[in-house]
Amino acid sequence: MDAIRQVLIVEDLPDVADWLHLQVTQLLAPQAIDLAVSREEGQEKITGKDYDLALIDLGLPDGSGMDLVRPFKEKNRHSLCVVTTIFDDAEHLFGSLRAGADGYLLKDDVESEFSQQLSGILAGRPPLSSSIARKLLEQFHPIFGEKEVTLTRREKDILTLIAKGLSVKHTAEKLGISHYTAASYMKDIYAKLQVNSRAEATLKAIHIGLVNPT
Amino acid sequence: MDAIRQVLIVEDLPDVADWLHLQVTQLLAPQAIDLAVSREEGQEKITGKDYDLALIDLGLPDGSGMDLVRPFKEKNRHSLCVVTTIFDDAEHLFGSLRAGADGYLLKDDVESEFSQQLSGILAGRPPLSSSIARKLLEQFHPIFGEKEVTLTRREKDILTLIAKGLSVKHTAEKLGISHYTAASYMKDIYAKLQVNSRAEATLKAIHIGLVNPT
DNA sequence: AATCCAACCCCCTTTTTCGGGGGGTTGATC
DNA sequence: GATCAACCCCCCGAAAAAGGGGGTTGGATT
Repeated sequence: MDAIRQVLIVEDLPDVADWLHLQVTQLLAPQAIDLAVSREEGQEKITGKDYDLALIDLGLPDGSGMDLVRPFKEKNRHSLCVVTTIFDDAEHLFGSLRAGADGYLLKDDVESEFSQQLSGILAGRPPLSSSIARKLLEQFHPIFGEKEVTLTRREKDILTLIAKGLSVKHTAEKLGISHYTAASYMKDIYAKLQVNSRAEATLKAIHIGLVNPT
Repeated sequence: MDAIRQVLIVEDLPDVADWLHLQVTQLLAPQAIDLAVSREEGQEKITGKDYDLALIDLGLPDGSGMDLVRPFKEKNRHSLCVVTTIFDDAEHLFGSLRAGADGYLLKDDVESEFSQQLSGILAGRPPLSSSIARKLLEQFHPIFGEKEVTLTRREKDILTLIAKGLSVKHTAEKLGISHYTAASYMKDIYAKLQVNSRAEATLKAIHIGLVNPT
């Protein structure tokens, strides 16, 4: 990671802003720290100047800081955009990540934890609060109650292609089998996965890890 | 996090096993550490005894340690299963996570990094190497090249339900509109998303964040 | 030897979807 | 008061999917 020179903090509460300012100064020693106290001011600062790091609060008086993440990353692809918030729920987290956030820190972490994560930036470590990292991992974990579905090699082949959007006919052609056969496999797959639409089958395929939604 | 009492290390290379043993002893001070040098021995140990923590190598002589993750977690739901490997690729990572891994450490990290992550377990922090955490985040990041697709509120409503597996008719009923209308929206959605199957539309819906593949 | 399973193939009917058309109403912005 | 986006409704025909049915073969297990 390059040195952090220009930092933007978007935070409406003065006390918290001060505290963040202090943390950043102590841990990252940047050349300058700008402060924005609203979504709109944040947008202006982002447009007007390039930053190496942004700390963005989500609960702003005139909207969500989430809306700033994408513009920031679009303008400064290789800078870091870290969400600093008290929202510990999946919606805010994954919304921010989908917008392009490079880190997610909870402001009600103990200070040592927060500091450690923030300073880890210099070593190229994405800043993530413990509970956030756990949520991230959980996203991939299997549901253990579920009886494991075992598809045969061929069934997986078919489902993989179907989930990617191919028709049964094209799938059959690609695998060099009759479309009757492919359709037959689809029946088995539907039965095994307990679904009755391509959409559901696709969800399952992703869940099993046959295709990635990228 | 409770104290770590019983630890299992699955690692075929004696040198590495020794090193891991040392790390665990120093950082977590457990009551006992068991060692398995193969997939099969790992399976036996898992079956025979309960552990609070498992460190599992992936590249074992008689198979992949990945196959041990799920059995371990199934037996000991609240213990931690950490993959320790040199494989820094998405396939091994996400495969392990889908199996239920609670952490993923690269053995070729610098020792201080490895130690820090390992000891973080006591504080309830999931052990993740930097590059692994980045991969995790990247999984959710948008593709910035892509022109942002803007679906209308109604289009999102329809797509959300369709992606969950509902038919057009059911979707229409649920939203209290004619099935003609719903079908009409679907056409617009297909055009906007540049897809031509439910499967693809579902992938996009996940990508956009309308539904989660859980 | 019997049985199981995966993998493969074929046929049929009904329903749904896909991709074209054609309309129309609101409500905000200009 | 025109224009636009969002919303809503209708119809058609070709294609595909859903969900039944019926099989053969070869390898592994028992």
